[in-house]
Amino acid sequence: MEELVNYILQFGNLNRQQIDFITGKAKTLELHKDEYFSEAGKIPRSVGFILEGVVRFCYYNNKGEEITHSFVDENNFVSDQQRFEAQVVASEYIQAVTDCKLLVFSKKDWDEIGNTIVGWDAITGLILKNCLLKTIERRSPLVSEDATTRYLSFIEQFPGLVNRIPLSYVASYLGMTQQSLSRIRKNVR
Amino acid sequence: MEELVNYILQFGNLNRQQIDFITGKAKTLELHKDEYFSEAGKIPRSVGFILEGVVRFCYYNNKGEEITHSFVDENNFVSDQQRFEAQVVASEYIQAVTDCKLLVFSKKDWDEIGNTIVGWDAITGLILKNCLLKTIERRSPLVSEDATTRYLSFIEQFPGLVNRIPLSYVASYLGMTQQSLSRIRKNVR
DNA sequence: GAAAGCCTTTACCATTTGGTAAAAAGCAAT
DNA sequence: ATTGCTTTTTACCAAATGGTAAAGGCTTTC
Repeated sequence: MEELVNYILQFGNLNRQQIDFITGKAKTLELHKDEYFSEAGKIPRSVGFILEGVVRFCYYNNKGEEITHSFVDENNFVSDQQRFEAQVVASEYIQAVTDCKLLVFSKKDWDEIGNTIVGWDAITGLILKNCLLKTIERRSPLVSEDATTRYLSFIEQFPGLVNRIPLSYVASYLGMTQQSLSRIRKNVR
Repeated sequence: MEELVNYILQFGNLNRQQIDFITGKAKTLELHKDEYFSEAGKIPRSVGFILEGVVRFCYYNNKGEEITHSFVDENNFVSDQQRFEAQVVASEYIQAVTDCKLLVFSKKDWDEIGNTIVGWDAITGLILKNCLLKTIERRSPLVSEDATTRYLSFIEQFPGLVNRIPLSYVASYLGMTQQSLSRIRKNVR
C-alpha cells in the first residue's frame, strides 16, 4: 500500500485524510499467470496498481497474430483507461504474464474518489500522461531499429523481465518471430 | 481561428467571453518548408495549432540517422508539450515539412489562459492525452508489420500526405530506407 | 535552355529476417 | 523415472530489406 501512496504523491500533494480515503477503497486482487485483468469485448471493471508481477497489453491483428504492445511491471498503474472511464467495451486484452498481486479500484470507488478529492482528476491525468509518454518512448524507437538492437534495448528497459516471461511474448512485443529472437539471443551471448 | 475554437470545444465547454480571451492571445506564425518550430537544445517557446501545412517531430539516433517519429497536419495542436510546460531544453526537433500557417501561444499567454479560465488545464490535459493516444495507435502497429503493410497503413492514416512531403521523411517514419520505400511503391502500384 | 542541385528510382549483391519443420530442453503430473 | 505438454533452440531455404552506387527526373537559377 505504501508503494501506491508514494507513487501517487509524485504527481500531487494529498493530506493524510485524503490518502486514507483512497487507500480505504483499494482491494487486493491476485491474478494467476495467463489470467486476464481486462478483456476485449468486455467493459473494463477496474483500475489496478501492480504490487507484484508483470502484465501485458495485447491484441490480435487481421492475420490472427497475437501482438503484445506493452508490458507493465511492479509499482505502476495498469488500466485500459479510456475504455474504463467511458465504460465501453475494450478491444484489447490485459493479461498477467506472471502471477500478480494488485490493488484494484472499482469504477464506483474510482468515481467516488474523484468526486471527493479536489485535484484527483489532475493527478490521475498526470499519471496517465506519464504512462502514455513512457509507452511511446519505449515503443517508438522499435520501428527504426533492427532486430538485435530492439532486443538489446528491451533488456535495458525491462531489466530481468526476459527471464520471467515466455520469450514468445518478448518476440511479439519486439515485432519478430520467436525463432529470430532465439537466434539473436544466441549471437548476443 | 474557427478551426481552433471548434477543436477546443470538443474537449470542454467554454462561453463566448472565454473563447474570445483565448483567441485574443493567438498570434499567427508562418513557417517555410524546413524551418523549425522547436529545436533540440533550445527551450520550446510556444504551443502551436496548425491551420495549414504539415510538421514532423524528429531526432537523431546514436548512428547519426535522422528519425521521424511523427507527423502532425492541419487542425491539430503541435508542441513539445512536456518540455514546453517545464521550460526545459528539447531533445528533438519540430520541423515544417511544407510551408505552414500556425496559430501560436507564447508561454506567458498560455499560462495566463490557464490562470484565467477555470477548467483550461483539464481541457488541455484531455487534448494532450488524445494526441498521445493517437500517436501510440499510429506508431505502435508499425513495430510488428512488414514494410509494405507499414506503407499501406501510412497512406490510410495520412491520406494525401505522401504527395506533399519528401519520401525520405516517410521512409524514416516507417523505419525503412528510401530505396526500400521506392521499391515498395513500385510493387504496390 | 544549360547547369546545378535535390529527390527519386534502379540495379546489384550482402545480410537479415521469416516460414516451416523438427529436435532438444524444461516442467508438471502421474 | 516415465509420459505428455509446452517452450525454446536449430536447421534449412525462401523472401524481404539494407548498403552502395549510379542513373534518371524534376526544379530552380542564372
